[in-house]
Amino acid sequence: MGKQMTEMLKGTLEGIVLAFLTGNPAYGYEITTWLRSQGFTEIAEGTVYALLVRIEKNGLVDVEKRPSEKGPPRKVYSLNEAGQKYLDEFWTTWGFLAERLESLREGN
Amino acid sequence: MGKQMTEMLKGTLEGIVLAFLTGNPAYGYEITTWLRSQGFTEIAEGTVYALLVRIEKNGLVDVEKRPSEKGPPRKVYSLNEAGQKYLDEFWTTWGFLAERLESLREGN
DNA sequence: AACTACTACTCAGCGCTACTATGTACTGGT
DNA sequence: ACCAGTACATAGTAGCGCTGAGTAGTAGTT
Repeated sequence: MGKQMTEMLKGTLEGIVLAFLTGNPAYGYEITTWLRSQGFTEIAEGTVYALLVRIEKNGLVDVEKRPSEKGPPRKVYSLNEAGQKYLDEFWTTWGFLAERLESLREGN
Repeated sequence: MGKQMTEMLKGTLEGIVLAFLTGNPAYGYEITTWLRSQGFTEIAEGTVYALLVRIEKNGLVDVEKRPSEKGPPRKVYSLNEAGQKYLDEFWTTWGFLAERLESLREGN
């Protein structure tokens, strides 16, 4: 992964995953696959699982274990109320930053 | 500073400063003041100086020492060719990420 | 039965960046 | 003398994504 992208994902990857989870419960492997399909081809599996552990620990998601047809049981994550609130704050922060950067890109 | 903003600035603050430096040589204190005026009110002085040390070490800027009317001498940073190229890559990376996030915000 | 591939999750250790907290030093006003 | 403003520096900390490796279950092939 490019170094710039790695650094830029800090803080944003979490928001991306939470946004994906909105009204769309999913499990780790599924999320990784989806990220890759979105162009984040080099995101490491370990990164996603670590992120999921973190947001669970922070109480942003609810978890349910479900058997899988092929492979070990899945841990299905769904956004809860705290997660939704946190995601709202994420969009506010992102909005501010994106606005500043766009105005910079167009030469103030 | 909000935790989300702190994390999101990783990778982007560098780009913000380099963009500011485009055709506009500046010194640390000046950059800090400008950042605050742009709404980044809580960015620590130490953060900016550390960043400047880093981009100098990475050869992205040229430095010139100039006496100040009020206070210690200033270190004036200007973007060099390597810095311009690095900034171009930054905008590419940012563009990709911003596009993904905007499409997520509008519900895919 | 042994193999390969895909599915699915876990974890220790590392590198990088921003923050905290503090210190140094020069100028000018009271 | 004292304080505010200007200007730069740095050691230590926290947090996040990456690396690299491992564990396990299912299914198809040989």
